[in-house]
Amino acid sequence: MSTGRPRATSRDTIAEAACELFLERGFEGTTVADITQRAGVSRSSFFNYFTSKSAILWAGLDEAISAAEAALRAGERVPDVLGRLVDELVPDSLAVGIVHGAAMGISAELAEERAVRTGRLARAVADRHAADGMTRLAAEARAAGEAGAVFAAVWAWASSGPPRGRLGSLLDEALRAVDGGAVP
Amino acid sequence: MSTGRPRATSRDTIAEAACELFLERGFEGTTVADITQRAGVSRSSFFNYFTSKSAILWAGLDEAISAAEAALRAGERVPDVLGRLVDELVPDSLAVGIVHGAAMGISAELAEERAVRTGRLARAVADRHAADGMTRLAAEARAAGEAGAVFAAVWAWASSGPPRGRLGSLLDEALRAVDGGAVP
DNA sequence: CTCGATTGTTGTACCGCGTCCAACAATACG
DNA sequence: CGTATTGTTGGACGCGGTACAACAATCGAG
Repeated sequence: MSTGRPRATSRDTIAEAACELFLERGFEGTTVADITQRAGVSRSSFFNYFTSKSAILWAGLDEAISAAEAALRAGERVPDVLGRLVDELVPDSLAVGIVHGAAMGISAELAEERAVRTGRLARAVADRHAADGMTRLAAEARAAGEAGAVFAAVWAWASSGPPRGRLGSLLDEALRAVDGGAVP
Repeated sequence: MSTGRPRATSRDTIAEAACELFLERGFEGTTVADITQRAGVSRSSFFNYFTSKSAILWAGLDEAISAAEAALRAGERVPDVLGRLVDELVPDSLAVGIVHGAAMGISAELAEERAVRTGRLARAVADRHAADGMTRLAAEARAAGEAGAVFAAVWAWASSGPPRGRLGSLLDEALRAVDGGAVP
């Protein structure tokens, strides 16, 4: 199982150095070279641990989304998948980014990345709805609301200082808001 | 009003050359240098006409979204703004991209850009809802659904070959789907 | 201990997007 | 005529990301 040269660093080491720098100089103001220099590794090595600079913040959530995509493709029901998504979520570095977003000067950058993830999740949900017989139009519209509810809940959760409530109940509230527009 | 050197090219000239190349080699397979070469201008000039390569496709929609943002900030009601957004929309190059998305090999690229725009619109809508007294959580969730409905309608409209129906009625249908999930 | 096989690390070269800037060209106006 | 204004161009640069070949450190087999 363990042959070959042992790793000289770790994702956490790099992520830690990166988050420090993000708080000091902002996200855009920090280059990959800066990160690797502080972490004490070469720039090449960085890409052995993260596929991109933004992946430092989003790796955890991206994994959870991938799992949700797979579950949806496998035919699981939408509410169940979304519930599990937020339950299994470990926001790690991302929570730091959300909370200090303004300080890190990445509110805009963060909003954009959030939108991309919302879109990814929405697409998977929409495919599920469509497979269940919904119109493509209706499926995409509803999916956008449901995916948006997930991220609204995650953001609200991260933004509220500890002790934080259950993420699951925030999600329920958000999902009710999507439906309940006509019935306030 | 008109002093100084006259323009030697136009946005349309560049956009036309670009769309040709997108169809030939795909979006990612086309570099800015390729575009300017075919259009007969320098690479520097490109950025006097478009802020980025993707702006070629999205300029029209981005303008419409900016107008919607302003209207929302000015206090206009959400349904009115969304209705006007799709009414005033001239999809121009974007429609080409949507229709030939697969051929251009930009389905993924297109989905991502779409998500970013959906997020931008959703944010503006959410701010409006929040200003109207909604919880931040509820405002973001509902806004995501409404913004998603807009884009679902635009995509459905572009994807359906001519003669296309009214975009406005597609939007209404999509918005009903957001609400009506519980009442099919 | 030595020899591969395997895995991690590093430097370097490269590409494309986007920014910046200084030089130059073409028009209108006084 | 100059002169101000606006457009065009080329070049240099920084950054993110990819590709790859060279090198280092470990393990197991003989």
